[in-house]
Amino acid sequence: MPELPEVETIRRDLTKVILGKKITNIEVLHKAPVKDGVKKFQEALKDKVIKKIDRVGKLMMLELSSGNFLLVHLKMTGQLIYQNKKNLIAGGHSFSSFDITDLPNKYTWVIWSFSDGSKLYFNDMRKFGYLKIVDKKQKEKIVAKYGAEPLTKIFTLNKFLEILDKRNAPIKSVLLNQALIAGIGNIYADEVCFAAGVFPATKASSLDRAEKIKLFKAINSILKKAIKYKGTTFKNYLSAHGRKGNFADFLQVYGRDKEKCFRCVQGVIANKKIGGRSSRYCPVCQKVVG
DNA sequence: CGGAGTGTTAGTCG
DNA sequence: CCGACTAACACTCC
Repeated sequence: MPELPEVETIRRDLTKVILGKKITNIEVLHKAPVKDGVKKFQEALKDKVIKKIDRVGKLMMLELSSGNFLLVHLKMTGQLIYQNKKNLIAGGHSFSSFDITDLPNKYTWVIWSFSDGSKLYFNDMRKFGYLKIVDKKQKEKIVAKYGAEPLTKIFTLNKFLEILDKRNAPIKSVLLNQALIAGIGNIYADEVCFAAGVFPATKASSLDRAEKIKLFKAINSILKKAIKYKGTTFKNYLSAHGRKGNFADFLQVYGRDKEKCFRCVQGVIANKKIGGRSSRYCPVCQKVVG
């Protein structure tokens, strides 16, 4: 579910509330997402203080006082939700699957307790997400596999042009390729192509310079705006405070299948598989090349 | 009611 | 190296 703006929102939220806190207890309700073996995982976290929270692409990295890192990948449906003591809800029955006022729920797999009584819940309906403890070297190796991080000084226009160079895959697939550009997922890839007026199946290498510049600008402006609005909640993304993101109000193509294009007011938003992923675009104003 | 589709990505195969 | 395709899982939608 969460892409760069959503993970960044969670990172910022969590930084405000758990930095400097000591983990006193680690409850593993389901071992599937825990990649280290439950006992090892708990030992690595017990009595450690959260020193810093970083992010690369859609991966969150919590630095521990031991010098190790807790990696958290939310994949499609993962959630990290923080609850402090005064808001703690006494256990009871579950309402809907995503009712965060009643944690833990049936998709809560791990609960961390902090010394001040607050708790952090890892929920993941589809169990694709993972939690992994790594040392600094292993962390750096994983970070090195990621491509350029948008909204940082690494991600310059020249870098972007270089990434697109000689790529015969559809531009959308390039945008989604985490080893080339970190953090863009299906929603933002479609939104970026729309904003740039580029048909998402166009081969990256066959785009002209003006289109590439438009794409570069769209990546920066859309991700920045999405972070400002705390991400997009389409189904089950929630911030660390259990709140929805508001960028859904600004989506131009995602979730607008068969609706009229906001820009040309002629086209009807189409949905076609491109690079194996459902892709929304306006067949009228997203230029088809070649 | 059954099958297709879902915001991710690691792994396989050609 | 590159790109296409699939599985992992549980739920919703048509």
